[in-house]
Amino acid sequence: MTEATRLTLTVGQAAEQLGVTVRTLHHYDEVGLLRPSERSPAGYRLYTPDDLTRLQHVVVYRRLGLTLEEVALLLDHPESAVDHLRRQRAAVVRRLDELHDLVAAIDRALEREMSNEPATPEDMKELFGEGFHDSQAEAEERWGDSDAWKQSQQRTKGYTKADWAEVKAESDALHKAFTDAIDAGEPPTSEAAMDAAELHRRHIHDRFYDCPPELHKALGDLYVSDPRFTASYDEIRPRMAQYVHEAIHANAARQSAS
Amino acid sequence: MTEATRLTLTVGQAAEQLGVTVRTLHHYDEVGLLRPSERSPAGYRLYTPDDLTRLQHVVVYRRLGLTLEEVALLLDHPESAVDHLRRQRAAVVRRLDELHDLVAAIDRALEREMSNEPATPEDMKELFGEGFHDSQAEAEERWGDSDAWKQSQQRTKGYTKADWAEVKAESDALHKAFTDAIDAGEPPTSEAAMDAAELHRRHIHDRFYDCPPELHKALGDLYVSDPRFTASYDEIRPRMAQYVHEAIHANAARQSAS
DNA sequence: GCTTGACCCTCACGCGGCGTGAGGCGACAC
DNA sequence: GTGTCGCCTCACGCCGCGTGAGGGTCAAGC
Repeated sequence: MTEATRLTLTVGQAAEQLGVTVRTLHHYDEVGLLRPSERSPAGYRLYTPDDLTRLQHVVVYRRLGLTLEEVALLLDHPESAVDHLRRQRAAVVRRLDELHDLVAAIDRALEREMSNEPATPEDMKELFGEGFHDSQAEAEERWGDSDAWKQSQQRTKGYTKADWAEVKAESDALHKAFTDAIDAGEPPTSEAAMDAAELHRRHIHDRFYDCPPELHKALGDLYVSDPRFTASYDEIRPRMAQYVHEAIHANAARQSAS
Repeated sequence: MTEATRLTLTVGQAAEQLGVTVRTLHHYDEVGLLRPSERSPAGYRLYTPDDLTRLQHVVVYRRLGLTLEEVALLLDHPESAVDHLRRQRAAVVRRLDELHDLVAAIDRALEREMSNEPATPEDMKELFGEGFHDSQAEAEERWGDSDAWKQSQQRTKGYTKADWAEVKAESDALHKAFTDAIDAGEPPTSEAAMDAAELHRRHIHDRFYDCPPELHKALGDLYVSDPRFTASYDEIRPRMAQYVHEAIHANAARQSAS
């Protein structure tokens, strides 16, 4: 036996050294990611120091979240390593953001559960934010048999172009009321924000359907739960949907308190 | 069409509403997590509003990272929701921490790659601190910039086959010195064992790098701390690594005492 | 030399959470 | 009647291994 031969390790030893299981090494051998360069006469896998070095790289890249295929690519084309790492970094950061949101969502879910309010679909959507298409159908599902929906359909049916222009003017005005409050650094619970919310409620009430504070709150919920509404508000100012949502709730609380 | 009919959705509709695939709904049906309460005469799945509500919950909990089994538990025992959510929160936060470390690790890897130093095992270990007992790398880390390492590299580079044959012969001889001592029942502190250790030291010293007793002791430590060396010695005689280790220390003590 | 026990080997199935066809009905528009 | 959908039920595939089953190998101790 030469010096080099004496330095080879069996699967179990190699596995222990790098903190993986024997099965994992078998698997890497199977898929060709890391085949030991030697075998004993009895067929035992023998890992040379070079094999171990490669294994080390494999383990590291795996920890970085790469798939085995990606690891193989990297090890066989080391020149593309930077690219890969960059992409991987971006992916991990995205995942981080997702998890942040997740924690926030779980916190909200916890609050709700603890206050014993059974989770309603709206609440769920609040958690959820994304992936809710077709809020129209949802609205119809929720309010399809309500007066509000029918009223709105009834009324707007008869609107003229001039009417719609007025509606748009009002809408713009109340958006401005909100953005002014936002730009002034006012919190959504401020007078200014609540006043804007009240304008909003009356706008709905006058133009579309009877909108008591309770219904208004449900509408506000929709602004954060339905991406279409969220997007349209957030196009005006970042996070404006959330702001409007909170202002509406604050306003509703103020109304009921008075 | 009756009211009820109008309110039920087919798989495709239900899937679209909640942003999942038809296959997913089939799967939930298969595993019993969410079976539609109705079927059309033709066998079509029909999802009622209640089904949709349940589905909504499922989707939300899935986004929170729960397994389907956990989701089922939660939906069927809502009282344990808080517990589940707490545990889930903890898990997510742990994962968050891991990802933070990961990003840091990737950044370091990137720096290294960009400065064109190919990632070495030592760097890898720096990234991952834990579970890395590769003593080869350790040796290099410890002695990588030392004269010993460079010397060894320098000298062995120029060795011919004949030289290596000599090295092997010497190596075999000193192994024999050790095994003779072992087989004779001599303790590692015996003269015979210490002489073998001294032979070993001179072998290293003459063939690889200047090896004073202090360095020799460090090498001896490696023989018990590094499974690869341990294994290679223990292949010759059981517990020989430990034996050699102790003999080396005894010899070093003898040298300094004299 | 024989057993014991710790390794090693090769199959080969299992898991979670679906994706992705294949092959065949049902519903509705033209 | 004839498309073109969408629906149905199998049923296999994927990743990264875990987890046996059934059997060889190897050094230690009797």
